[in-house]
Amino acid sequence: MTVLKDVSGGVALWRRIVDAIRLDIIGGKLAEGDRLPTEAALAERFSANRHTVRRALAVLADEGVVGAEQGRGTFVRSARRLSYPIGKRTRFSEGLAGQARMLTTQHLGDRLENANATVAAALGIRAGSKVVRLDALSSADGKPISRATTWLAYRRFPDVAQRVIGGQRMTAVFASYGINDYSRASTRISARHADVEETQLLGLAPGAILLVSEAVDVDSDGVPISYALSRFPAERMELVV
Amino acid sequence: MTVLKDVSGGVALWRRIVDAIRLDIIGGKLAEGDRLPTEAALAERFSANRHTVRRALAVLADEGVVGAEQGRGTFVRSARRLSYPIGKRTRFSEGLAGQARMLTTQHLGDRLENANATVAAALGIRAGSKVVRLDALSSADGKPISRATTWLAYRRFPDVAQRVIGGQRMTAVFASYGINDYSRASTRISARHADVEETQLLGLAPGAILLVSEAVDVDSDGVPISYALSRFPAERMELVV
DNA sequence: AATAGTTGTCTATTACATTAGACAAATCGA
DNA sequence: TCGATTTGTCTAATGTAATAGACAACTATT
Repeated sequence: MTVLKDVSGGVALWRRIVDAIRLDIIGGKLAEGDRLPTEAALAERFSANRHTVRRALAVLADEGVVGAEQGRGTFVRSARRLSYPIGKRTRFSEGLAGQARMLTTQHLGDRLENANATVAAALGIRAGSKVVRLDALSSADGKPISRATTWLAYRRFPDVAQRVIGGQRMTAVFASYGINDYSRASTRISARHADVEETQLLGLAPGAILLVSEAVDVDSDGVPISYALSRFPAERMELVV
Repeated sequence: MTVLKDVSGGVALWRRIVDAIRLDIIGGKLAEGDRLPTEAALAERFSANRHTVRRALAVLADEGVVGAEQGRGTFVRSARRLSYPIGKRTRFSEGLAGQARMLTTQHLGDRLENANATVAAALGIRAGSKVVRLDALSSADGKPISRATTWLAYRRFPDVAQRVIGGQRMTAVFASYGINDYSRASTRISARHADVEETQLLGLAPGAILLVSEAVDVDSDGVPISYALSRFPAERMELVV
């Protein structure tokens, strides 16, 4: 069991306690139904005041991760984190099938943009070329699990936005352009704090950590067809290569 | 350009400004040598006071990311983040070759443990079996870039600790056990805040974000040979699949 | 029924984060 | 050289984080 404290670094102690306890739960040190150490014991472990621990527990209770029962103790309610597989043939919905009952993807908007240097390099086109940008939010069992922005070359996929709004999966949309197979060329993974927009859309506590993946898909000739920037809440998701 | 603010979520505003500006720099919106917006402009962008922005800039200056010059402005000093490739044939030192002048790995310690459920499952052995645990810290050009813990079955690699202390790379150590080829079976990636020990070892500001990778390597027969838990500072590293 | 152990609530105090304003010091161009 | 722009420093006020202690409410065991 790790001990925190020392200096804050701009992250409040109650917040670090939240992260530490959630890590114990997700990491399997505490199983569903287990009783947590008493507030007094946790306060000692984290060299914090009992009130500070209570604030952390209140956050976890709010998230549904733990539940307190007066006189008895505080118990682990739900311990699961989804795994998102990444590989040559990554398909969003297939990968999560079986891990959640209901998977939904909500179209947030689309627009025509001029490719910036990053997007242009990923898609192998000139900077400034027209690209279609799609914004989407995916949820599993009602809880948001990813906020994705996808760019595609306008020249090749001029009306991709309409087809996506039609409710089709990307696999089907690509097929409608005659692309019956595609694969993952590269995935870059980083991590950072969520900003306010992401916090709201993903239903996170401000200051939550995101796993950020930048993925390029290519058709069977190796030509890039899409560049996707996906943001996953680190507390609900992990990526498996 | 993203705007932050709203509620804190336990992460101080100056800290979120640090993360946001660093992201702009690493993400290429600001190149090395570029002048940042003035403190007044940044204060407006983040809906913060100039003093709060100054605190954030002081942290970035301390990290060597930016430098302020009275009367002139604040400039980007160093913008690079290392990329760590992950794939079937992941080799630590090869992957980073060319990105840093000097790569060192420091052995922090080793001990005999009884495998817990996680380690046992990864190595395909019984929980409670004896395993050798190795702790190491890797640095590029003097800056720590990963803190790794590796477990190997004691039965198969009884004196692996001595051989590692001898200064050999894992590739050579495995070869000394007759394993001339091995590959990566799976990699799980998550993210969280650093705890105090990690903060100190990796030379990070408290509250820094870590990319956590759990990797299982297998020999040519597909038998697991090692389970490695590596922690990378998200501000200095990204993972590329 | 009594008691020990646990969570729930209240008040008070101290340290840190943030805002606010004013002015000094350095740089650059007109 | 002047004036506008920018970073550096100081003082002060306010709100949130964290500590501290006391006691109520509830649970389980003896």
